[in-house]
Amino acid sequence: MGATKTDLFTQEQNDISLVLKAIAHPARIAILEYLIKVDACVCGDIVNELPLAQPTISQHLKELKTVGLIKGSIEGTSICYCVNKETLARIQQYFLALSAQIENKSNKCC
Amino acid sequence: MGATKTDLFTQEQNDISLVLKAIAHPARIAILEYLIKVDACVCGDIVNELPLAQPTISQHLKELKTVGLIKGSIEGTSICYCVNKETLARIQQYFLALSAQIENKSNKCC
DNA sequence: TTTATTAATCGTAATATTGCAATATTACAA
DNA sequence: TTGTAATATTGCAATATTACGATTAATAAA
Repeated sequence: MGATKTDLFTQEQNDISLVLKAIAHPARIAILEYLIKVDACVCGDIVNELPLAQPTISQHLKELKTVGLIKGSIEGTSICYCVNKETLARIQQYFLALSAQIENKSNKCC
Repeated sequence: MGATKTDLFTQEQNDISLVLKAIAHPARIAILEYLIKVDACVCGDIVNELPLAQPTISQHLKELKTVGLIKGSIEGTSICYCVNKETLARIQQYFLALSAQIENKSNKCC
C-alpha cells in the first residue's frame, strides 16, 4: 500500500502527526531554531545560513507554512518569515499533557 | 537525491528529528496514547485496539523502540510494552525551551 | 512431541519524501 | 521596457516509508 491510513485515526491524532512530521527533519528544525534565534523574521538569510540549495530551502519553508508552523509576509522582493507561536504552543501543550499523564503512574513492567 | 543530509546538521538536530519522526504517524501516536492511558504495559492488546494488521503494529512498535520512546519486556509468550518517560520528557523539554525563547520576543513582521 | 499462541521478520507493492537543476514568477530599479 | 534580485514551481532521480501476506521463532499447554 504505502499511504498512511488517516481515516482510521482521530482528527487530533492526524493533526498532531502532520505538524510533527513537518518538524521532523533536521533542516526544518534548523530553520525553526534559526527563526527563533534571530527573533523575528529573516528571509533569504536562511538560504545563506543553511548548506542547502535555494529550491530545497524554499520547499522546506513551504511545508512549515502549510501546517501553520511559520508565517510569511511580503516585503518588497523578499519575504519575511517568522514562527507561529500558536502552533508551537499547541505542540508544546500536547507533550506537556502526555508527560503529565505519565508522571502519576508507575510502570507495571519495563 | 532522496536521503536526508544528516551530516550538515548538529547532533541534537538530528536526534530530535529522529524521535519526532518516530512519533509523527497517527498509528504511532495512537500507540503512545494507548500505552499511557492503560498505565503500564500491554502487549497484543494494541493489535486489538488499533485497526491495523499485526505485522504493521509490530513494525510501528519497533520504530518506537529504536528511538527509545518505548521499552518492552518479555512475559511468557507475550511482550509487555511501556512508554519511556525519559525520552518523552526530553521532547517535552525541547518544545518548552523553544516556546520559552519565543515568548520573550515580539515578531518584527507577520 | 504435537499444537496453539504470540510476536518478529521477510518480501514486496504502493506511495511519499528529499534534494536539486532548470525554469518561472514577482517586485522593483534604472 | 529591460535588467536584476529574491523566491517559487516543475520535473525527476534516489531513497524512504507504509502496510500487509506469508513465514518464522519462541514459548506454553496438551
